Amino acid sequence: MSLHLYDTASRSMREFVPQVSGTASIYVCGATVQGVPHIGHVRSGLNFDVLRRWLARTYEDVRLVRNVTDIDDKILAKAAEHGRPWWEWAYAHERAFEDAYTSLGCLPPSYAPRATGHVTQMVELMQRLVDRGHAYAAQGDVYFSVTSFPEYGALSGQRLEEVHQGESAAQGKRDPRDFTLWKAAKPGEPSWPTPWGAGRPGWHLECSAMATAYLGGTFDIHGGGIDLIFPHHENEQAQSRAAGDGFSRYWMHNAWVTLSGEKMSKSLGNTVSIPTLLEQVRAPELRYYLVGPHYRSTIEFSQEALDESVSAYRRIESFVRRVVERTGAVGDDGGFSAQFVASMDDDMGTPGALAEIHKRVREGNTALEAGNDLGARAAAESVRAMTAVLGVDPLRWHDTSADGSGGRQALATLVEHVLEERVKARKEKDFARADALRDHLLQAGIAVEDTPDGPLWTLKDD
RNA sequence: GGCGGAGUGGCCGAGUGGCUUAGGCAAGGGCCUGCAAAGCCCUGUACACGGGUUCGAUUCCCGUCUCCGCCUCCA
Repeated sequence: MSLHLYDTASRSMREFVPQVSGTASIYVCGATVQGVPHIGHVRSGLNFDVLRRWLARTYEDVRLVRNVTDIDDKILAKAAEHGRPWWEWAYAHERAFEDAYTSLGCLPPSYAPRATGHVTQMVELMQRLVDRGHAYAAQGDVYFSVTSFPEYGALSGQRLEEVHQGESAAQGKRDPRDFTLWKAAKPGEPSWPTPWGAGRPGWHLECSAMATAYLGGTFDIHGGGIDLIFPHHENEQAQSRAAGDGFSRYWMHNAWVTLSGEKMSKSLGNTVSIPTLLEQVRAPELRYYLVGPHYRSTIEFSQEALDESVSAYRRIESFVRRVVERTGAVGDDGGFSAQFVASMDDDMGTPGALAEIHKRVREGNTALEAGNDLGARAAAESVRAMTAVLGVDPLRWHDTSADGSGGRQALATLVEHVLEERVKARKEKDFARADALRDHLLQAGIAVEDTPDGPLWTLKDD
């Protein structure tokens, strides 16, 4: 079976066939940089990072564009509230999002365009829409005429009669269901010149402009959170298609991270921030937690479930480390098992993929137990390859965190010295001393395990 | 009101018309171990409720209950 993805627009599983063979293009709705990221935001980034990694296995060239919406009502309001320039506010939060993505191991996107840098493309798009009779200007605002586009509502399954844009009633609208492409400048607000007067972008326009600027009029996959289906993505699709572009061929939407049954949101104030969590668990552990459930299933955030992910991830990690300890460096180019591939091809079935990884870990542990080093190495290489697809390859994370700093080296030297003492004590059956040494290390946050190959130490929470 | 999603074993979380007790975590037993940890083997409890279709349904259909999301800024 080849890769099949659930397409929101058709509400069905569709085989993924890229527009251009050998290439896959993805546009992900990134952040409106008005506040700090929480784990819900990051889940979206993570899900599409995994998709991208999986696509990269098949397609030579995978392009992922993740936008930054750095101008909108909320940004202006929040910045004003804090007495800061809007651009400083936006940029500070853009960096916070970048840091969150990076710290959780998201590969950098091919490009991360900012809305404010693409006004030219927006004006051009609006001009096309006006020329074709799908948009009109009124008192400096520019609106999209929903009734001019028969397909409107197709993506989200909304009926035109039932639609409310939720935008404040604007006097210039010919129809209350029309949505705003461009907002006339208000005193004290940033603005850019256009043929219809100075102003700033409405919410939806920037994504259409940027997606087509970098991925072309028609591209493969458009992703984002499930809440964006309406109105955001509906409107993006409407304005792009009405302008004559094919726009996205597949639509993918990830589900929420909820807290106490409610979605996490800034307005509810029930968010869990990334830096806070990373004080408690390591990055790959958090990533494992967020990437493990299927992307279309809601994650009800809980401490217990997070702790379980930590244990599960460490099981994989300690297996790989044991193999390295016993047999030397392990590559990451082992094969994927057929079941792993089948799971991933089935709409990114990460749960099935993880089950397969654990199966290989168990086989590898068994081989280790039996002294079958070759078998253990093969399993470890395969585990590395498969975990890498999910972005949780233990050695990759280990390497980056260990980064060969002098402090790390010094620590290793000291710990190994103590371990030698302990080995000596154990040989002499002086178990009291051996245990005391182990306890001492544990107090310093260093766990020691005895294996047939000698003691193995781990720095906890590094 | 319109549109959509979900209710699975102690917990998290997949999945399927029977043949498949996913996987993880936790629990119990065993092996290993000076001890501990890790690992390996074995074990248990399940598909919200009520109907229907079927030789057979957790999986399909209908209804009920409960929960959640979008339609307002939102990943």
